[in-house]
Amino acid sequence: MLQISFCGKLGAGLISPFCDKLSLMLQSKLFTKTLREAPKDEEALNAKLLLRAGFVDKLMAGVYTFLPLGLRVLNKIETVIREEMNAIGGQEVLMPALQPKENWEATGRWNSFEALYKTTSRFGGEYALGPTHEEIIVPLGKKFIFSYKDLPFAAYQIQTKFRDEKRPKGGLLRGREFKMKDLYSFHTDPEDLLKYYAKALAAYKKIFKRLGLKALVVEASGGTFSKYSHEFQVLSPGGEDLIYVCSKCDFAKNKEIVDEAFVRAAEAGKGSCPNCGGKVTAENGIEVGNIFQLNTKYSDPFALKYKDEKGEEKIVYMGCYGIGVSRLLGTIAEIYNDEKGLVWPKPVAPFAVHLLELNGASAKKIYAELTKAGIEVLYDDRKISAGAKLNDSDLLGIPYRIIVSPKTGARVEFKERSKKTAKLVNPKQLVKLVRP
RNA sequence: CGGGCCGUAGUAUACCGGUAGUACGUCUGCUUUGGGAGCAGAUAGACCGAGUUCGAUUCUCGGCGGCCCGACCA
Repeated sequence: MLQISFCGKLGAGLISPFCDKLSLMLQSKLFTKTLREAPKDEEALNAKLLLRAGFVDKLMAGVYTFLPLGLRVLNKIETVIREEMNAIGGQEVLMPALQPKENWEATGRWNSFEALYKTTSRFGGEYALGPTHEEIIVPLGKKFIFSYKDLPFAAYQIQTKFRDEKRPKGGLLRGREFKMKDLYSFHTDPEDLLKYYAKALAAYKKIFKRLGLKALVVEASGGTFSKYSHEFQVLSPGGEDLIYVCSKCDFAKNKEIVDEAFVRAAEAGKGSCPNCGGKVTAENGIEVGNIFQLNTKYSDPFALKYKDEKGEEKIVYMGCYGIGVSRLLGTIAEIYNDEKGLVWPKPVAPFAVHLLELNGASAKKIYAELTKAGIEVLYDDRKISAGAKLNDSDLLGIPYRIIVSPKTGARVEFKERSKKTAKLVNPKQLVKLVRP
């Protein structure tokens, strides 16, 4: 096990129990291990990096354990998502992953949802493992929605989903078990839904921007949902979707919904944008979010209705809004890296500072100082060679690195892509420098 | 789900129808320490099953598992 003492605030703002007293700070060893080489059967860049750096462990195809480092990043991603969902009135709930067959029969998806995991109780009951939660939230809504006075509202959760994918691939990008944020909104009419949909779309843009990602808003097919749907695509060679992107304006369209003539023109290098005439090229994209105007698709089968001002019974209009949380972890790893390892953007980095003591020096004082100031520090106090520590640190990709050696004192490095700037600082300046 | 490639210590690999070897890791000890240190010792491995064979990790078949391409992706 990689023996690194650590201490820091967890993503949700909780203090790690190891940090309550300074005397206990050095007691905990980080539960992970770095690998010099990536396992040979990994092809996806995000999987190679996250496995090598010890952020995740693979249990089986498409199913991963999040080790402390990976979980910290995941928690930070979730914090950003929660803040933005709360800001548009989303109320957090947690629905069951184990779901009765009846709910899925009501919408016809017990048989039509191919990737639905089905399981049987030893007493004969049949259940689904939730791949999405329309079948749960709509009946739930029936218990609370009676009048126009109860509308609109929106509820979301961040939860582990299960989909029996034919072929998991791309490391964390397509798994059989994954973490997802799903928000559901409820409205009296299509106009109100549309208004909220626009709000949610804006919130999504904010989320991806805060996570350091450039996400394109792409018109999407919506599959079996309504045609009113948008995807959020992050361009990356590791993505499995093909997106036609205009070089001039913000036009972007998924290959799934463009016609053949368009594809041929684009492939011949003669694609032109229907909006501005700019050149259109095909790019690989990772779908990190997808929003839908469901309208009455799910309120109909469950008869989710309300009484309007005149006492007339009306059907509820709905929207649903998904973000692949664990997929985002993979996406960020896929994009933010250099030849030596990961390079986390500050808002999602597992720690703010990687503190290394070299050549028998002690960084205990600096560690205590930073920790007291509330800065998240990963402290490498292993008694090993300098090169091994530096290489591990390059691989982990924590934004700031503080190196303490007997000769040079404390030196701060800031890792940004492949650029590195380093300076010597007075230990007392550290807190100021590192603090966001 | 169709097609392809592949399963040897924790990781990466070698050889072989007849005692499975190397590197890194890990553990012990000593010496080291600004870019994956040295010495000494130790630890740890043939996916499962059947068949062929005197003998199978090696060959054959089946299963299971992994990766890639395609299809699918609510």
